[in-house]
Amino acid sequence: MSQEIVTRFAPSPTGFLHIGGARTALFNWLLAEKSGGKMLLRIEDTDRARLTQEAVEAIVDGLSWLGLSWDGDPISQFERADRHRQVAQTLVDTGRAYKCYATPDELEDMREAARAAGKQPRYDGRWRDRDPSEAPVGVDPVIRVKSPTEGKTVIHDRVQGDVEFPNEDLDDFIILRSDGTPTYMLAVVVDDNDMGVTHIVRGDDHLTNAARQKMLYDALGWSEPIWAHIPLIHGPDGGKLSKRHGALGAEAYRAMGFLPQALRNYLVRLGWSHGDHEIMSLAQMVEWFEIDDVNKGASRFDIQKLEAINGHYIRTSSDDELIERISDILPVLENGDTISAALSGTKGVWLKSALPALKERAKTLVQLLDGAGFIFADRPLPFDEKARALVHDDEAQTHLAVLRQRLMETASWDHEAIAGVMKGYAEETGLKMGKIAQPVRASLTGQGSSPGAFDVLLALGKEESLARIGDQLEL
RNA sequence: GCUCCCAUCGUCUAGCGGUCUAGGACGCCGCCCUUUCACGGCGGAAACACGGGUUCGAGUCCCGUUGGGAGUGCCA
Repeated sequence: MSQEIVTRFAPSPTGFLHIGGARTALFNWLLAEKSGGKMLLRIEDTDRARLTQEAVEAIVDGLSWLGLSWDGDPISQFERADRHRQVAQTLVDTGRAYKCYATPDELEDMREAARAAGKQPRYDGRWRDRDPSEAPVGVDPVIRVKSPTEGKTVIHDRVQGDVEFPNEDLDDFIILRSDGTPTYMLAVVVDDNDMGVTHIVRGDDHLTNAARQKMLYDALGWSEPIWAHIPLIHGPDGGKLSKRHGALGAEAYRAMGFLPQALRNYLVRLGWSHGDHEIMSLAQMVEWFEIDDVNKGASRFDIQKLEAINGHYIRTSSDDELIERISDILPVLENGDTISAALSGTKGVWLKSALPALKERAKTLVQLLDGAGFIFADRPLPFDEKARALVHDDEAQTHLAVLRQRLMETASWDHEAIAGVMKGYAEETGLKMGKIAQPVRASLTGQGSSPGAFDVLLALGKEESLARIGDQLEL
């Protein structure tokens, strides 16, 4: 009868689900999912009553988009303040915490002094053993924990291994602010305990916090959870993830045309792997994932690899799913309205028939839509330079005229018939297929680089195809 | 400054003392396929940060150096 695994994802409501958070959530989800346990969602809004509904929504939407579900309603840490206060009081009552009346200025001086002495900046414990009767009047105290002054605290971490911290560097940190609100350090411990969290999987920027939190667990007589501090994701330059790349929210990646399964697949391979498997389904991730296998080193965000994986998923997605995903992001795209309107009519049919050819050459849905520009553009088509050169050439004009005439006469409009016409003409003239197919393709799309002529001819249908070729004939 | 963590191709990684003249993927280069662009196929360049140990034997274990990163708040 093993205990059920309970993990939690506890983001602060910053307004979006950034890439690092998304991976943390994914790992938490995977760990819970694979054991049949649950993942809880808690919003760390201790300090920010200004927490906005939109911020929570952005997180919830991001997780949902990525296909990561959680159990129960999101829990607001802020709303549990009473319980946090109560626990803080218990700590004071049992002598494991005390009131401190030190002023901000005093604190600043302490830090200065410590730094000057080459020591870890820390509170000196000046109110630790003082009698409450010495308290200055009119000053609201904070509550600090009494942490051990000697020995060391060791965290047995599933990813980082055993990590030791000298207790003398862990000072009596604040658990309740002078205004009576709990600090993060207290709130996490109380909430994780109350929520029955068994495994804490979070970024390794919290590793030092784990030591402080363990002290709280000890002081409270609670058993500590299993820790797993996963490495952070860095920017391409090895530094902090900047706005330019990964610090964007999940919704930004969605708007850029990334598929959720692609982002998921990319993220899971950052810091974790299963042999040489690059592409894996959700089911495989669940089956293969082991928190102990997570690497300790940070990894860099590489958008090119993300794009490569996304391209793979676009290619292997069904046309229907692609249409659905495209519709999903249309509202947030610049020309989305136009495309959206066009989609319901003939152009929607064209898009669908051209999809097999289109998806071979797109790394993102946005690129796919760009490539499909010839479908949505009104005639006469806007031509790019390369297409213009291909079509507006005496020789090409001659071929186009003949080809158009012959295509017009073909009874059936299928691949075989079209190919027959083109190949027949190529043989007659002794020209290479490319020489005659390229102008056709260009006249149909207005693009120098686009799907092959057959594909486009088929996708647009006979009438539209002939009209487009006609538009380009300088007769 | 102090505490802690990390270190294999440019990037993500495999490697858990001998099978490593270090494997895969992205990117890059070349060739093939081809109707352009892609897709696909084939091939190539490309790494164990450095220095000491331990060991018969080290990418794999230990120490140091260097280089990254995190923490050091009445933020989370």
